Amino acid sequence: MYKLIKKQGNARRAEFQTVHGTIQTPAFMNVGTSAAIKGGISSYDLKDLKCQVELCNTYHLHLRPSDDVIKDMGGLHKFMGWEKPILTDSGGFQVFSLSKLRTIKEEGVYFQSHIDGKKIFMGPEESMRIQSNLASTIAMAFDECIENPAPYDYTKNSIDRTTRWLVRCKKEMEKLNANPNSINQNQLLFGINQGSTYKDLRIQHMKDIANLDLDGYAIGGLAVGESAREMYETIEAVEPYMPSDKIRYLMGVGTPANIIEAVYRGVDLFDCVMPSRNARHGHLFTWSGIININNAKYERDLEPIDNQCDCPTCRNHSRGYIRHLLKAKEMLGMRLAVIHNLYFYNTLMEKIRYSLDNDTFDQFREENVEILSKRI
RNA sequence: GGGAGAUUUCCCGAGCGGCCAAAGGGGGCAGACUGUAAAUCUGUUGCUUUCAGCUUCGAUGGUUCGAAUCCAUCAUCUCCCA
Repeated sequence: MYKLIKKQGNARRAEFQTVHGTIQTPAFMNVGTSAAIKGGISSYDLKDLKCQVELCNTYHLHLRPSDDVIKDMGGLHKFMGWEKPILTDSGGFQVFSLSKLRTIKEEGVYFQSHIDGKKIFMGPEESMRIQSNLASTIAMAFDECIENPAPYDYTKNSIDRTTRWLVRCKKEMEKLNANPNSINQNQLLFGINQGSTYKDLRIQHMKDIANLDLDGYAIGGLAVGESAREMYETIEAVEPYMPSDKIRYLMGVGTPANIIEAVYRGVDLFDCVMPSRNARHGHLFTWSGIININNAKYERDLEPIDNQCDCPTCRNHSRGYIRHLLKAKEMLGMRLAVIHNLYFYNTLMEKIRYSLDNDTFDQFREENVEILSKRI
């Protein structure tokens, strides 16, 4: 349940109540695709990282270890040892990212497993059943994340199919939630808006799905190659058509600047692989800009990654040490780097919330958007 | 003491007369990464005044139009026989 606390312009400060606890928004979801955040981060670490929600993936967990196993293990929360909310992505992104290994049909998508080549079918019903077995807090509708650029006609056909799939998702979810064998009978369902960068299609699709009265609405299919400007314009175009009493989730976004700009345009929820993946590659976020800890200039640097940061990594270790660990491919290097970046992202959201609470968000945005994108 | 083999650019290692500033790894340097097929991928890695020139393949000297590649001597290392 979405409870608006405060607004500044289009930016919204709210709470989202779930059976696994309340999420303070705007919030960033920490991505643990295969029931783990890459880089050796455990659920107990996430508590120190101010993580509110973890995101896992339907397609990946279905392949391994399988949703049956996870259901028998008591659902994802027990499986991972994480009590707070979990959002599962539907597999719709894999329609995009694994495009070479799949065929789209009206009934759903035929994948060839990226692990062993096995043929896998996933349609709206399958995705909902898998997510019900995983027993996440929030299930995402099964959609097609359209590649960019995409022809207009293709996009039009695709969003209409995504709408039909959404209706099937909703129906299946209602069935599953009514089933006493379901671990989480209160599983929430979010719909996903598509339409590439065509504003008319985005709006049309948003209108089509808005009246389905879902638990939340996501904007998908962005940050897939279009410019930041196009992304912002797309959000601005659809935002007026998103139900204002429902949580809004911008999928897969983004850089700290992207997040601030999207909050400014009315988005509540984010997720992105960037803080964890980039951390593993030595690309670290600081309050003064972005550093690449692999650079030779940090070899003998005794300073923490960011002296304005009080994350476990910055409280204990120097740049020179982390650079060494990453260079030596010691797993501790990745772990420390990921801890820092996730803490940074979760702190960024905390600061955004704080600024909204204090009506200083516009100022926060002005002061930070540029600096956080700068490479130093 | 006698015999066989080796010595290549930061490292390992290919090359066996011109297409060699020299394959391929590794390492170094730098870049990319946005609902994670990503512990991945890309570029670069002798010097310079870079549509070219110069200096490199243990050392020196030779053969040749032309040598990392052939010959001689020396140096170092490895193995085998005494």
